[in-house]
Order: sequence, then structure tokens, then C-alpha cells
Amino acid sequence: MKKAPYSLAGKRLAHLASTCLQGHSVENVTLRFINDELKLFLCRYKNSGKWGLPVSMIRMDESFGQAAIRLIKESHGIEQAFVKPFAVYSNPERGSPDWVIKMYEKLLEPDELYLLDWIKCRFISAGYLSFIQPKVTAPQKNTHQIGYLFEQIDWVSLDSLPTLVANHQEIIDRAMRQLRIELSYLPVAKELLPNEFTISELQKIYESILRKKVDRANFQRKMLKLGYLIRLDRKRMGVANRAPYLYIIDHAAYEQLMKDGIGYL
Amino acid sequence: MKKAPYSLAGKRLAHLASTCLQGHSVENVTLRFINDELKLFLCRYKNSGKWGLPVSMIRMDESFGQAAIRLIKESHGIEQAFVKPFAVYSNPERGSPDWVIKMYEKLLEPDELYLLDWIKCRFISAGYLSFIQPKVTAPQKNTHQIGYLFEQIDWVSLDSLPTLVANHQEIIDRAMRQLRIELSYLPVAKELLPNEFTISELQKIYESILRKKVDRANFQRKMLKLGYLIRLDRKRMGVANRAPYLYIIDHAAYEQLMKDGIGYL
DNA sequence: TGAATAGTGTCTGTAAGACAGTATGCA
DNA sequence: TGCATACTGTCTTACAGACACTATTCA
Repeated sequence: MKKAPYSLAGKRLAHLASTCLQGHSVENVTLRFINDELKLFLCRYKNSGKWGLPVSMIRMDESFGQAAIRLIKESHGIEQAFVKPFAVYSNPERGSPDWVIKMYEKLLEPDELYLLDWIKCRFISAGYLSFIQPKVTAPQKNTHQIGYLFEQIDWVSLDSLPTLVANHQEIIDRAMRQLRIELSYLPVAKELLPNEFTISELQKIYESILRKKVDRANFQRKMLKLGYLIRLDRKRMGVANRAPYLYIIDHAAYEQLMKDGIGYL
Repeated sequence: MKKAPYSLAGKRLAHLASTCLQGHSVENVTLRFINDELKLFLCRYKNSGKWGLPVSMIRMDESFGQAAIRLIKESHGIEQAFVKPFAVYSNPERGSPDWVIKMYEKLLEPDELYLLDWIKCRFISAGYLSFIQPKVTAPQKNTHQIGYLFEQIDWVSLDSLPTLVANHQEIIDRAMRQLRIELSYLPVAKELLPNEFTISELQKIYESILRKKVDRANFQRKMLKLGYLIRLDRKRMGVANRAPYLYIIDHAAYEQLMKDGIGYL
């Protein structure tokens, strides 16, 4: 019988091995609208100093989608979030990536190294696109993963990403392409904006996703014509310029639009 | 030590257990353009008499996508086909469906029933959309699966599907919705039509997918404007009406269109 | 020659793109 | 009052929808 692990990493790995499906994981491409810009959530892994997407194993009692939501809960402290799978990575050669193995090798005590066997196997992973609403205050700093695995977390602008581990850049590119393709059917307005928002903020989201500027007047005309925006009497004050009107979403109309598609710009 | 299986189903199951990942499968939503109509490939399972999508386990040495392609090869005798995943089904309660278990219970000899243990586990499956080119002559009648599992196979019109096993109807609906959403980025013209085709045939594919009639003149204008169709001097003769021009695809232009998207009708 | 579909042209309404002009909140 | 952005309106162009007219192949 092997001795019980006592290092943080050892305990975590032993816990994973007893509660999770071996060789299955999710990778989250997590977006959030911060300071009028669309940002991506990244983590810097301990001891390798490299940035990557948040990942999680799949528990015995949950689906891939539930794992993606739990991963968000652990990182951001919220119960619900919009998530959508966009790819499955299942090449038979695809194992636990080098940088994870090496990280654990550094974090584990020598007599705990046997625990590594559990993650040295073929891996099947699913990529999930997820949206975090702005009302969420801040990324949590005291979750399991952040304590055990990450030394830093950050929201990064999409056009200035650092060099990433493994094929995470490719995964992000694929997620963003899928987001562009499905934009007309995805609830970006509802999931990325606060309850009350301005047209200009909505426009910035579209511009971030489509990677191009759109004409303000034409964008406003198009969105208002769709009929899911309700203009409030109030305006957003204190912004050093003319105060823009606030809008909320007519959820019934919005649901219908998400079914049929909004149409591109 | 257990005795070696000798029934067809027993041998098949034993073979699967030794070559495949336990609890992983693909389900193929396979489309093909036959007699001016888009049809779906379905199989009738032995001893239950129920129709369902073709499914396959994942071999140790292949990815989900490769399994989807191999499944097509086994059913249709072709080496390559366009496949694209559209969903992952991974609920922890999701096991081998009843009808599969029951089918094997009927097909196996009593002393082979222990083989069933291998498929009584949690199942993770991926749904794949796939296109079969018309030049393929006919579904093969002598493959492994068709001999062991199916008593009938058929190409069925999308608006007159029989009652299907498990959640296969839902899987098909999801696949077709995804096909509509991504239509502008999917190579339907290249993968569903013969090398030389008429605009009217292309139009019928779009109509089948979008589930609505489109105006012939406007469709022709739109498609020709996209610039990926090359008109030949020849026409399709012998069709009891005015002979339509034949077209081929300018593949360079087509690839570019698939990247940027064609735009809807 | 007639039937049926192919191909082309035209008209109209709508939407997109460009951009000017006015309004408004704050410094 | 000036600046920066919000909002509205207009003009032009492009395209989708509707539909008429001619062309062509086979029965």
C-alpha cells in the first residue's frame, strides 16, 4: 500500500483520481466585456510560467458541459453561465500535455510521483466557449485550481495574447471563428452586457467579435429594427460626453431571435 | 477462464472489447443527394425492428472523427468523406441504450452474456454530420455492422422519418439546425453534388436544408455572383425539358468562400 | 406543336453604407 | 463655450423578392 500524499499537488491529484473520469477534460474559452472591450480569461501555470486556458477534469457524476460550468464557478464564483461546446479533441496520440506533467513533477514530492501515472494516458477533451456577465465582481483568487495550479490569472485583450501552452492558441482561434459563424444565434447581448446597457456598448461587442469597425448610425438602425431592445427613459450619466440612452432586452423577442437568427451586419 | 464466444454477435462484441475504447461512440447523421432530394442514411437494428442512426465505437488507435469516417467507409465503401462534429453527449446517466442491450441479449448465446458487461457503462458520444458524394454507387450490404447488427438500411427523405430509437430524432434535429446555421461555411456544393451539376440541383440542396422554396432567378443571380461556379459549354441532356447548363466548381474561389462564408439567401 | 423547365431581364421595396447635421452632457 | 460623443436624417447603392418574357429540349 502506498503512502498517502501530503503535498498540495499530491492531495489534489489523488482527489482527482478518485472523483474524475480518467483522460477526459474540458478547456474553457471564457469571454467577458471589461472596460468597453472583449477579454479572454487566461491562467499562468505554476512552475512553468506559461499561460493557458483554464482546464478541468470531468467528474464521475457530471457531463462535459457541467464540468465547464463548474470550472467557471471555481474560477469566478458564479453559479450559472452560458457555455457552448465548439470542438472535441480526441486524437489517440493526445495525452496529458508535457507542461502539465512537468508542472506536477516539480510540485510533487519524490515519493508521490506514482500519482502521475493516472494522468499519463490518452486524453479526450472538449472545447467550450463561455460568457461571463459583467455583474460578476472579479475572478476568485482562492479556489482549488488557483491555489494548486496557477500562479496568476488575468483578463487579456484578444488581440494581444501571450504565447500559450500546447495548442491553446489554435483552440482559441477555433472558438472565435465559431463565435463569428454562429454570432446571429448566440446570446451575446444578454450574456455579455449588464442588464442596462447602451447601443454603443453592444456595438463594441460586435466589433470585437467580428474584428471590424461598423458604422454607428447603421448599427443602431439595424439593432432597433430587430425589436428586442427597449429604450429606458434614463441615460448613462457621468461619461464626459453626451449621455447615451440605456436599453434593456425584451426577453421574449430575444428568445425568438436566437431561434431564428439575427442576421449579420 | 471464460469460454471463447462463437456466435456472430459474441465474436463481434469480444472483438470490440479488445480493440475499442470502452464507453465511447460516434453517431453519424449522413446526408446524400439522391433523386433531386436530400436523404438521410438510417439503419434498422436486428431483433428490435427499430430504425436508428449508424453508430460505432471508437478504436484505441483512432479519434472520434476518424471513427466517423471509418463508419462511413464500412457502410458506403468509400475512403474519404466530409465529416464535422456538431455535439457531444456526455450526461453521466447516459449508458448503452436499452435497445442495444436488448438486441445483444437476443443475439448472444446464454453463456456469452458476460460479454454484455463491457457495454454496460457510462457512454460518451459525439454526433457527426457527414456528406456522401453522389458518385458513390450504393450502400454496401456486406460490412461488419450490416451483417451483425442491421437487418435493413435505407436512404430516407428528411421530412418523412420513421420513429427512431433513443434520442436519435433529437440528434438529427440538432444536426440539421447546425447545418442551417453554418450553411454559409460548409461545402455542400462540393460534397453533395457530382463534379458537373446544374444550378437547379444546387438550388434543391439549399431548399432541402433551409426547408423553404427559393426563387429560381434570384438564386441563380446570387450564386453566379459569388464567382465560384464555372459554366461549361455542355448541357445536361435527356431530361424531357429544356437542357440546363452544367457547372463545375472553381476550387480556389470555393475554398476562399468557405473561409469567409457565403452569406445566406 | 405542346408541355415543362431553363435562362434572362426588369421593376420594386428594403436594407446597407456613407456621411452630414443637430443634440447634449461635461470640462 | 468648446469638445466629444449621441442621435437623427438623407442620399446612394446594392441586393432580395416578385414576376414576366423568351429559349430550348423532349414527348
